[in-house]
Amino acid sequence: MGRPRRSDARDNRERILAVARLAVATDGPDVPIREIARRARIGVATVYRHFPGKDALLAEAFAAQPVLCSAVVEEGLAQPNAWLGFRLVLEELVRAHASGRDFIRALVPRLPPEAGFAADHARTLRMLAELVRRARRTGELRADFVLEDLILALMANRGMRAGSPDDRQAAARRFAALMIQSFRAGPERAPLPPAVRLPLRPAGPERTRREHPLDLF
Amino acid sequence: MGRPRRSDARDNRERILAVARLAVATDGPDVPIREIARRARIGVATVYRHFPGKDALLAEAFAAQPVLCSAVVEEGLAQPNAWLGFRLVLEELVRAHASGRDFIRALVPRLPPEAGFAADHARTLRMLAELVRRARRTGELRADFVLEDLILALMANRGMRAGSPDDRQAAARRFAALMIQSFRAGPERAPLPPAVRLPLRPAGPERTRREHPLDLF
DNA sequence: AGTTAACCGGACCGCACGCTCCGTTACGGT
DNA sequence: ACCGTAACGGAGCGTGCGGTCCGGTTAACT
Repeated sequence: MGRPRRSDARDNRERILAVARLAVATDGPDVPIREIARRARIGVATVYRHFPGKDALLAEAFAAQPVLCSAVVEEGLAQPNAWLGFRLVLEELVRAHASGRDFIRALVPRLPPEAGFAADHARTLRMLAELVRRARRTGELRADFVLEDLILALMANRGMRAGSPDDRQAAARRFAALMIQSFRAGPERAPLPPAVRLPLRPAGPERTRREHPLDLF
Repeated sequence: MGRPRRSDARDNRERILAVARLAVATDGPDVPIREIARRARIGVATVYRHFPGKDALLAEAFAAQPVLCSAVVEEGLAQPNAWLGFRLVLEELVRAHASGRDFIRALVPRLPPEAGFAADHARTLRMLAELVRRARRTGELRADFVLEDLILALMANRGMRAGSPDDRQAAARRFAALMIQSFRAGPERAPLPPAVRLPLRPAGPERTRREHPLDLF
């Protein structure tokens, strides 16, 4: 599945990837291939000519994500101040996951074990564990913190939904700050990022309620 | 769609509801009706004889949920200590959502607006706002807390996944404690509930990785 | 401009799902 | 024990999905 030689084919390939990213971000990973094709103004067959299947398409569309995550963790580990590194990693991972994270949840389990994907995952996990160990040793990260708590935070972050991508970013930022508050050992209370605005009072009566149940129950 | 008069029919109806609750809790709201029928050892038609459709079935299977949530908030509001009430409400809502919350996310948006469902939701929301106001006034809830942050926590809680329901409950409990830590204004650091165990190191090589991506990326 | 093969798009297939039809079964009152 | 009928179960329908096939189209090279 090498890159196409004709210019229109290359254009199409790029457009498919871009549209796929956007579509998944807005409609979730269950968005039909037909819909992606329609938005890219091409036929379905063209999608399948460029990518073996939906899995492969999404995998390539979001290939930057794992690399980004690994890089974030590495960067945090390189920080001389371990607690600062920990905070940075949490903030950046949450930020990265806030857009285009769902896809891989639905994707990774049925991806071929090769491609060194799993290996990278395990390596990043080990780095994270080391970072946690260091941050805990500084005494700024609470002593009863475990690596699983970080995973917990990332899992929780996935639950976040919001209307616009901007709102989602804002929610993720505030959420990260809140989690850092609870992870911190000391009594410091840091100011929080701006509160998120959610449509608690629907603009149009009943309308918002139906499309955004607010997760109350 | 009144209750059936024959004993076997009543038994079946109960079994369908029980199986549906369990199936949704383990396999998510997308579990096929056929699968529910199979696990209940009955035919598909029997399900549709008792319930008009999938939406109605799930709505009735989880009808206790909204009532429970409302009750929890009322109870919290009745607490003389507003901060304690706030904590209780958060803990209990998270606990309630930990099992059988997804269903309504996928369900509520396409439920008939009648049945006073929306009204109950709005009322509970108002009570929550009042509780937040009181808790903030005591000074134990941080001053920059807003109602949206509570919704945020509930949304985040939905992201939680775990193998067994027990693990999920444990995760929810620890998560709630963490969120309370970040919401608290004072410098107190409370001990946390037990850490959750996640399969960071898979027992069978590669096995866990495929079924539980750990949300790292 | 002409040739060619790479490329395109829409009709099409198989499958899984929600839901229904209809012949069969068995509960419950007499 | 008998019978009427509520209840049952599985075959089958329509739909929407992922993925494929084939006849028309067009970019790129001479």
